[in-house]
Amino acid sequence: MYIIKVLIEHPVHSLDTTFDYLYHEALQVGIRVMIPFGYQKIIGYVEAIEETNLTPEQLEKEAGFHYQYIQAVIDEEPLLNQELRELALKLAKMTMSPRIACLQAMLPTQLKPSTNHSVGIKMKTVIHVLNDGVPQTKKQQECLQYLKEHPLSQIKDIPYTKGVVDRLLEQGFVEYQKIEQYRQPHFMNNHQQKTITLTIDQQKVVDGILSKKERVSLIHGVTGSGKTEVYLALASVILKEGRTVMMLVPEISLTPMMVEVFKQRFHDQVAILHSRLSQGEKYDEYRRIKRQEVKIVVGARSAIFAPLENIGLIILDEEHDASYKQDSKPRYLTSQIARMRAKTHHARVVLGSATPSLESYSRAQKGIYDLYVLDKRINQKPLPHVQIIDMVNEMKNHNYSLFSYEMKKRIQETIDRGEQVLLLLNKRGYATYVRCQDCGEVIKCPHCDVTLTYHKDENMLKCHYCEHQIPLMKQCPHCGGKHLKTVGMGTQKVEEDIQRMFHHASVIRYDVDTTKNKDGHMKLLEKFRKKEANILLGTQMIAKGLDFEDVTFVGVLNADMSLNVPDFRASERTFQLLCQVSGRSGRGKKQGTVIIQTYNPDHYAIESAAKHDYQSFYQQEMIYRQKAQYPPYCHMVSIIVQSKEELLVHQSALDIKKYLVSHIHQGAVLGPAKSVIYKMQDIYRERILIKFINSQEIYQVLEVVNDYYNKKQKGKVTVVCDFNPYSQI
DNA sequence: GCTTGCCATGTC
DNA sequence: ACATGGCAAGCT
Repeated sequence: MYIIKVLIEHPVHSLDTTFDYLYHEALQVGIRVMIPFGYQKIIGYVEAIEETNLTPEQLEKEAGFHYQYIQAVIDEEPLLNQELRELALKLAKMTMSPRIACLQAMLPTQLKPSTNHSVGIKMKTVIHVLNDGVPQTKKQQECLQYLKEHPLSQIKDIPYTKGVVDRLLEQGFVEYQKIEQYRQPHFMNNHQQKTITLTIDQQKVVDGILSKKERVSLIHGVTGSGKTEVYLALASVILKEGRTVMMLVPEISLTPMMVEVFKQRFHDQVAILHSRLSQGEKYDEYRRIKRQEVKIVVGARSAIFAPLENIGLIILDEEHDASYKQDSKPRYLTSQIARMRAKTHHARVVLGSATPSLESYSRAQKGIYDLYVLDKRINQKPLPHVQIIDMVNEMKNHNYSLFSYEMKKRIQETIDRGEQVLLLLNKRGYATYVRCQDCGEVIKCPHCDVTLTYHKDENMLKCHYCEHQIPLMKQCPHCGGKHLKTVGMGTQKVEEDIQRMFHHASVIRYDVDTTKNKDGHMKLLEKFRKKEANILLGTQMIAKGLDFEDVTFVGVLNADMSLNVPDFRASERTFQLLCQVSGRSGRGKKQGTVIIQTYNPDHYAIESAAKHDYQSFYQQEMIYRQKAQYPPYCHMVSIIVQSKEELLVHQSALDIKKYLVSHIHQGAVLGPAKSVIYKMQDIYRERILIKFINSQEIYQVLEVVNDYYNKKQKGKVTVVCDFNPYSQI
């Protein structure tokens, strides 16, 4: 007899222990099993096994609980090899997440130990009618009649209450029966050379990286300097050595080029993993990797866990991008995982960016990483000329519109030349909301601490943080006044304004709303590429990866929006965004220009971006980071205290702060402060921030807090620890 | 008798 | 996480 130690599929701290089941033969660690768990039948993950000579009765006496048996074995082979299993455990410790959450994060949906999607076996409890007698009450008779007409109904589907059914059970008219439900997944698949010659600069980078082993290299290359060719060249060499390559990108749907390029170069040796694949496709790609049928994996964040063997190279393109941080459990930073995997595989890591994160660049400065620079565009074109427009001046000249005079002029000129325009509306805080002219009340979401956004096409008010939506009311819900006014400027409104303001303008709006349906991105971009429109108006989404020959003018309508955010990375984000979007101008044969509108024309993030001067930005930002003690001068962890009960959140946050202050002897403990969005989906949140140097002490202390709130005193208050936080939610 | 809603409990 | 069982309050 074997005792199988199983992790339960539910990713909560209170269940982050193994549960013991019995099985007649030994099972392999790392396979999934079906198990009874209380009133549920769920999937578990085998973490360990022990052989025993004792009988079940003896075991139960010793343990003090009743053992259940494993009902079915799902996998023949372990899902994850030893490297990834060990990595999962480390990840759980690092991010303070339940182990099962880490395993789930590593696997494609189909293979996740969770009943929702995997094998598709579901148990349901149904009611079975036993005999034909007549119950005492009328309700009971009706209920029995219903059950006869609807055999094997589930309890929740019966239009009679528990009380009635219970009486019938007591009297022996019916009994419970458990049956299984099955479901089937679906599959799909489809697939389809070019030699590259490198410039001298590119070749130098390739040679440099290959001359050293097991190093982390940072390539600082301006937009259009040809980082992709360097990646391809490196990948070919590594493949020739008989090793494999991992190519990570921020978001595949926004950077389809990288996928195409790798497919063209390496054909069916490439597996693609990204969020827009169907579950079946993802599963298929995963199996190809696992069977070692591919040598290269191209994918977003979670592809870092791909079961590649013998990895020789891990590349993170656009390494500064915030999407490399996962903002749900386990809250990991991809570059950190990349370094860990590279270490076990003795592989190289290559980070590439036009605007490296301060963390990476400072490491390169210190010599922890090797730095390589590509400062010329391959088409020999200079970077576009960037002009800053001071919007305060515009106001002094009585121009209160969103467009400065210069911006208007340039847009019209560009259209008239038959070329195309890209307009960036930094949307954050720029949505259209509704205010009562009589009492000043702003219409807010009843579940979240944010204003509702007005969507004109549907005449609805929608919350962007939960599902809540209501039709626009006629009267103010606060004072009953009838003078409600929409305020602010969303992409929808700007789109209308543009159509009116410019001659021969045709606009494509590119934001979350217009691209959410399947292939929305592609369709709109294709339209723009075919020049069916001459202005592409969008949010941050347009800053990435777009490559249109005829775009010669890029306008940033409000550069400040991302600057005025209470986040220490605000300047860095703004700089990156402006550099990125500027790089979209003049990618073809014609010279491009850029206009940035701002209320802070002297801010170094904006000035440096306009001059394409990373060094200058880096120097000034590092001074700020040092003064204010932010990364890379320290580490940070954000502790989010949350509950449906407002008072409890505050009291617990104070308690935690007190505990932290008395147990931590370094850095600083800040807060608690209300979260930027204090209430979200009826849950209140407060944040405590710790800045620290030595992580060992921090982990020890936080584990106590985590255990107390998430394991022992379960329920009312939960605590989330977010190391290297990238968002202020 | 029956319904409805809320909360505490245990899961090998 | 989730189903369950118990309990109180209100309705018929």
